[in-house]
Order: sequence, then C-alpha cells, then structure tokens
Amino acid sequence: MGTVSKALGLIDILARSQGPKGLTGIAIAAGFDKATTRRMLLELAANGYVVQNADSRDYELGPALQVFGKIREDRFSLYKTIQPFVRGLRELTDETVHASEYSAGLLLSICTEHSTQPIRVNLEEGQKLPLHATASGIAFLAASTPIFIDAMLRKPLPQFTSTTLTSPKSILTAISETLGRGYSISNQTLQEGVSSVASVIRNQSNKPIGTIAIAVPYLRMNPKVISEFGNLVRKTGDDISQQLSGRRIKLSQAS
Amino acid sequence: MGTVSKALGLIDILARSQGPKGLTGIAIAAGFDKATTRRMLLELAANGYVVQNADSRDYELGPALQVFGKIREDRFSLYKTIQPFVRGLRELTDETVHASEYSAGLLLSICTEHSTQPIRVNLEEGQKLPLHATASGIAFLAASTPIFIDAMLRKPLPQFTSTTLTSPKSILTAISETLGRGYSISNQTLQEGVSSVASVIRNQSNKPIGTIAIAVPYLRMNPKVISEFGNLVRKTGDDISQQLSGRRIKLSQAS
DNA sequence: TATTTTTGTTTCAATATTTGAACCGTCAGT
DNA sequence: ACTGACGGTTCAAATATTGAAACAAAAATA
Repeated sequence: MGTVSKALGLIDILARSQGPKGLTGIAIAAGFDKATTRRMLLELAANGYVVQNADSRDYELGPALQVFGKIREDRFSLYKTIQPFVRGLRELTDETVHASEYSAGLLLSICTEHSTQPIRVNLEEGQKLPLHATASGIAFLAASTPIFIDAMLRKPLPQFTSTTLTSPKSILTAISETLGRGYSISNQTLQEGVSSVASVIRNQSNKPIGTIAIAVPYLRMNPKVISEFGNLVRKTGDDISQQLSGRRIKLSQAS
Repeated sequence: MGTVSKALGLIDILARSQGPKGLTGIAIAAGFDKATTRRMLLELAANGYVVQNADSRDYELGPALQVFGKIREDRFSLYKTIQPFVRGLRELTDETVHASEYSAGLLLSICTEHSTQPIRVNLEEGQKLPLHATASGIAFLAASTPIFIDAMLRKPLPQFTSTTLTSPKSILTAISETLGRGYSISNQTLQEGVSSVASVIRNQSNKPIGTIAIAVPYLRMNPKVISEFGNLVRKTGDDISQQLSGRRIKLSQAS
C-alpha cells in the first residue's frame, strides 16, 4: 500500500469517528507510528483536508473536502437526481431508504432517509457497502458484466454475520435470482437484524453506477413486505435510471 | 513536498479543469512524470477520490470527496449558517457576494451568490484567496494575532496585478485602516477590474475563521458605494459571528 | 506543589517507496 | 502501412518514508 492510501485512510478514520481526534488515537486506529501519522496529518492539513485545532491539538476533517465535494456534485449530480426518489420511497414505506454509488470495488452510501419508526435501520453517513454482503451489492453485480463479477468474486469475501454469503457459488445463485425477479434481497448478510431489498441504477450508457435500497428490521420482514417493497425499489431504480438518461449531465461551463 | 501533497495536487488540477482529463494532460499540468502521475491517480482511484472512465480512460473527481464533504458539513456547518446571509446580502446589493473559510494559509471560497447584473464579478467554486491580495485576506489578518500576521507576511507575497500589495509595510497599513473602519477594501489587488469590501467571521471563541465579502466591478465602485457596502458586510459579518456563538457546534457523539 | 502518566513533537539511520527515462502497445488520422 | 498521440509498463537509481528512541509539554494524580 502506498503512502497516499495510508494518508487517505486517516481521513477515513476521522470521518468514522464522530468529532475530533488526537494524534495518538488516530495513530492507534490506523496502526501507524505516531511520527508517521503526524507527518501525514500535517501534510493533509497543509492541503486543507484536515484541520488541527490550535488549542486542543485535535484533528478534524478539513474544508477542502467540502469544496471539492461540492465541485464534484456540481458536475455529476447523481445525488440531486436521486434524493427526491429516496425521500419519496421513505415516505411511502416509512423504512430506511438509501442510495449508493459504485466506487473502487464497493458501494458508497451517498443519500439516506431514515425511517421514523422507533425500531429502524440506522445507516451511518458514507457507509461502505461490500458488494457480496448487501442487497445493494448483489443488485449491482446482477447488472454487471461476467468479467466484472468474476473479478469481484475473486477477492476476499469476508463474513460479517452467520448468514453472509461467502462462497462465489452462493453469490452467483443470488445474482441469478435477482435477475429473475428484478430486485435483490438480503437477509442479515452485513448486520444482524437487517434485511434489505435493492435495485440497480444505470447511467445514460445503461451501465450500472449505483443502487437504491430499502433496509428493514428483520422483525418487520415477511414475504408480503419483501415482494411489495421489492417491486417498489425496482420501479424506483428504473425511474431514476430513466431520468438520468433523459436529462444530460451538466457539461457546459460559464465564462 | 511529500508524495501525499503531490497526489492531492492532482485533485486540485481535476477540480480546476472543467470536465474529465487524460493522463498526459494531468501529468503536464502537474509537472510530474506520466508514470508518477498514473501511479498516484490509481491510488487516488482505489480510494474513491478519483474515478477513471472505463471507455475514454479520462480521470475525474470521485465520490469519496462528496461523501467526506457531506460528513464534514454535517459536523461543522459553517456553510449552512452562512448561506442565508450571503444570499441576503446579494439580494440587497445585487453584487457578487462570497464567504470564505480559512485553511492552510489561505481562504477557501465556500459559498458564492452571483450578481444578476450583466457586468458582474464571477467567482469560481472553491477559489483560493491569498491573504495578502484580497479584501477577505486583509479583513482576516486584521482580526488575527500579531504572531500570525507576522508569519503570513514572511511568506512570499506574489504580485497578481499592478496594484497588489506586496510589501509587509503596505499590508500592515491596510490592516490598521481596516481595524479603524471595521471592514477592509481591496482595489484590484487580485484581479484587474474587481474591487471588494470584506469583513471577518469569528467562531464561538472569538477567533477568526473566515470572511464575507462583496465583490464589485471597479466601474461601479465609488466612495459612496464603498462605505454603504462596507458597513453592510461589517454588520453581516457580526451577525454571522453572533449566530455562530449562539448555536453550539455539534460535539456530542452517539455510542 | 510534587510526581506520575499521558500525549505531542523531534531526530536520524535503516529501509522501502517513489521516480523517470526508455519502452511497448493501441488507436485515430493520413 | 505509416505516423503521431496517448495510455500504460519496467527497473535501476534516487529519494522519501519509517519507527524506535529521546525529548518536551501538558494532564492527571498524589
């Protein structure tokens, strides 16, 4: 692993930990030496990706992330297109609905609307969704090329719960079932007590770029709910893909 | 300069260039070798900070920036607090109004509302504002400690226009004038034809964290406008600081 | 206040990573 | 088929990174 990845890993750690964090804590979490960690943090800070509180000496995420994030959003506003759909689906189901975008071998949660019910699925912002262990991942794989699927199933497939699918064979089965019904189903594959249905989102070129999913506490899941919510996500996924192909992505620029 | 900074510089280049960019173009813009540039881009891509289009092989900003940007915004929502003020000031003046946040030796433009007039100041998203060559910078310095001012004036002070202040002495004068009147004035110090008035924004601890500014085409600038707009930014800066000290920044964390 | 502990910062020789010139393959245009 | 432009690859040389240890400063504790 290169130095750059290590440094970016520190940002991940800061993002995951709520609130600021001291040097030692970050070093331990990252598994690096204090000296190494500090040098990286300083370099990140020099670029605005991290800020150090002058008093407490704690580190936090920096404004550069916001700035670049906004620029990216401006150019490729998947989020803006998706958000109303996610919200609509939440209102319709009153379950936690979330959309994700594919990036670097996994799905990044980019938009979440939480259920209002007392028992609900809670999703951290920016949560990483492994392809093999989530309904979203299976839905995404089902829309991918055999080459891509093969490459992904060659990687390690860590087990998160007792029902995580960890064999390529079982995942291929789940994929073909997904192709049959038009949406994927997960049964506590990433987190105990959480079931989901998910569907793929495609871009103008019909390539899969992300997913939309409904995450339901297992206790409220049953075949009727699965089929009802499943058909809802499928339709919503299609609608989003439709809208993405209809509207051009913003390319033009002002002087 | 360390490897990390070099890699982050590539993100800067992608952000500044509108739309995707090829390997060679990026390498030239960055001044690195192709091999180096590519290795960095791959590493950035592996972390989601950059994506490579499978067909065109061009590189673009990645979703990780959006994800982390949103997390930061959630924790430290200077932007959300400021935006209504910026918009209000734009409506009042119909000139371009922008707010900035201090980071790593300069001010990052984080929120802009453009004038609707045919001749107006245009500001790129995420524009970097040097402290010595902008009204925002002078306003920020005027609110800073002597130690900080001294450190900043020791750095190189590049000349951008014929009227850029490049001597520590002239900048110190501008600072003391700013302290006297409560807002700073720039006269085409960064870009020809642009004058600005600016005022500082402080956090709960009364420390300067950013600025708010009105940028006016030079042809519409005159003493009357300066004093009118100047007093407006000053008041708005104070209002924002007031609101920031009223509301606590989110510090608590869940389990 | 004195003492201990924790946390942040610096140093430097050993080490692993980065670097870039040269090279290869591919595609588009002629 | 030739040419030029571009993306991607290789590998020895150059350089940046690493981390143990020492140091400093600040908190916590006695």
